[in-house]
Amino acid sequence: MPTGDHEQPSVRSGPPRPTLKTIAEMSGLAVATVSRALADDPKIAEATRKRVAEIARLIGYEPDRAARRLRTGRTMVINLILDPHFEVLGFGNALLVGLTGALEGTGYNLVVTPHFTEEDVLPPIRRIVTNRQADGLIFTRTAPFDERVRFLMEQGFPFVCHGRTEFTEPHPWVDHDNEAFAYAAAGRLVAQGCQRICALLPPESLTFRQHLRYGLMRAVRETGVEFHIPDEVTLDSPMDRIQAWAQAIATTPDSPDGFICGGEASWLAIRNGYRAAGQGARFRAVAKSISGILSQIDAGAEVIHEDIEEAGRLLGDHLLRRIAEPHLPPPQTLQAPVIQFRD
Amino acid sequence: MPTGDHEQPSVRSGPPRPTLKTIAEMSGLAVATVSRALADDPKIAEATRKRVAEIARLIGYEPDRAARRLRTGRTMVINLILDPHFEVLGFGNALLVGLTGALEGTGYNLVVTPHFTEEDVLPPIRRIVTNRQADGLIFTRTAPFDERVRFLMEQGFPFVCHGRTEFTEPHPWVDHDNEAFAYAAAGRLVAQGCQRICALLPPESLTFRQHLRYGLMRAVRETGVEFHIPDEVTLDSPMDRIQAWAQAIATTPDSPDGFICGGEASWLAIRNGYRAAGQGARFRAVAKSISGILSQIDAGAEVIHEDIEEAGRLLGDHLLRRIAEPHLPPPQTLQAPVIQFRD
DNA sequence: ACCGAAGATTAAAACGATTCAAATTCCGCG
DNA sequence: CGCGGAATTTGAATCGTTTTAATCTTCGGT
Repeated sequence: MPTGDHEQPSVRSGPPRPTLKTIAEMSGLAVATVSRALADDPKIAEATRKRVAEIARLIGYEPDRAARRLRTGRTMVINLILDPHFEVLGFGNALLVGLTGALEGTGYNLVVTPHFTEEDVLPPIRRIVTNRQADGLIFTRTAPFDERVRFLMEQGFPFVCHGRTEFTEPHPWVDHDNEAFAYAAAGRLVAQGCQRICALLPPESLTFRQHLRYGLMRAVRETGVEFHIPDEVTLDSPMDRIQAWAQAIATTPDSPDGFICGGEASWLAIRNGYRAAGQGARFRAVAKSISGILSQIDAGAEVIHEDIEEAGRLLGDHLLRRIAEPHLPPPQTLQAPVIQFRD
Repeated sequence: MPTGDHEQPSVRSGPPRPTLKTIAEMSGLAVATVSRALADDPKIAEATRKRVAEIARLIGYEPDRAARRLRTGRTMVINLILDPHFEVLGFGNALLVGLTGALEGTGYNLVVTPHFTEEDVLPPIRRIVTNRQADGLIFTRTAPFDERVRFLMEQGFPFVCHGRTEFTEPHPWVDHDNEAFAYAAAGRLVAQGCQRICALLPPESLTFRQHLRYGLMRAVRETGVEFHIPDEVTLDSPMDRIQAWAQAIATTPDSPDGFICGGEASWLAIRNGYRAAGQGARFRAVAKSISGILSQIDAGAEVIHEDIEEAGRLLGDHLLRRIAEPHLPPPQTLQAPVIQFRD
């Protein structure tokens, strides 16, 4: 009991955080005035605004988010819902980078809610909306009649999704032009002499399966090439299942001689399957590239790039615009594939 | 102007969110009583507590986070700072999965703050601490005398970092036993007949560079094998630079015949460099595996696995414990490498 | 019947910001 | 000299919760 330093209820103490009251006392103004001055309210004299701003800067004042939120109902939070399981390699990261860029300097915070699609997709969103946990929502893996979109439109809650729906009512989205991707991929394979093209697509539950299919079908119509769409496996299947399937199919009489891979993992799995079947040399494919790793794995890999970082930026921009001006028509952007064939 | 439904200032309306007041009115109790009842305060009669809980459940009451936070100062937020640029493939995702698991059902929310290490690492942390944006902090890429650690210890702010420091004062951390990793990797290479081992390490600024080096040196002492640690490239170098370096080194007289790769990307880059130099057959390496992709790329790849998902879980657990019981000695965990050599 | 002590409930004051309505100051002009 | 109104500033209420310090009941004991 020498130096009685037992007076620390919470460890962290230090000087108390400056509040409006602090500034009010320092400047001799009322709290209300300070508040308006910082908001650059023209009803406050120019000189006062300057003085207040100066003091605020000096003592490093930052408004308390909780207080502001309680009063105004605005959270200054954008919520991104991500599925760390299903998202392809690097997808989440790239999206984060883009989004961060878009939100930079806007005062908006990014909250990432991981959610595993195996579980119901609606509850976490319902929680965020009814509990006012965020001012806007971003999610991926959109379905043709996505219940999240329906719910959020009903609630009038700002959101942007990655991927389109088939609802008639327009809503904000950012999507990759998967129709163009599949068309270009198929065209490339045909040009290389492929006779029978196999496309590995996402499950029925995702809208972009149809887009890919349309693109493929357009190429099929124009070139008359044979095609196949397996229903044993999808882009969401675990890699070992895809590989096993590919291995099995590789030696059948009508085995495909060209693949359209909707993702990098599936390219790898199919390649491995063909190799395991001793048909490695016959493996030919065009894949959608996200992280760019395929070209590292196999310098000869043919890929079409989807710019996810840009998608993140667009999602952020669209959402901010949506929050600021809800009455405007919903912003929608279709991203063109970046074709990177070696010629 | 038939049905005058022009009374919707904000688009979103619906029934007002239930608050303590709602329950108070329904039950005829005072707000204070309801608050205590929900907190299971023994000063409130058992019967009352039951009744209040029932009503709350019925109307789906959820306490307002902002209000609670304003009053108590607790944010119920854990902040994870991630660098989406430098983090190796799948690292961020795996960490998220683990962390989410640890936080599940605790009432804590996870906020991910992306931060690019090119910029100063301290400001975002300072903001979070002084602005009380979170109750606890998790970050990665720890330095020997990490300024973030120093700052957070000074402030008495709860945190756990991924990686250790060289400070004498103990603090919470979770780390992979990189010494053991490097030792095992070197041993494996020597057993396979390698004469000159090259280890690609992280930059000086990261603590685990030393750990890896120690492991390597221990193996060197025990076996007498030659070794080399390049200083032109590190694990953080862009892949093409690593590849160019590897290509150059591949044909020198004393070129290494075995590599220890601290990450998956570097394995790939060095492999490509050797291939480009026409020395593909001479490439032999043991790599640290995170996502497990290397075994997919090359079935023969030798890897030692680091379980990042588990690391995320541990980080979460440790942080929660740290927040709840700051007086206990700081929780620290060293994760053992998972050796997966084919025998 | 009254005292006092539990036992149960509640009024009221925070937390820090915004905002409506009201008050104050300042001018120019009749 | 005083009045009207514009220009500024401010008091007070509010958001939903927690918590301190009462207040109100009840009841056993004498």
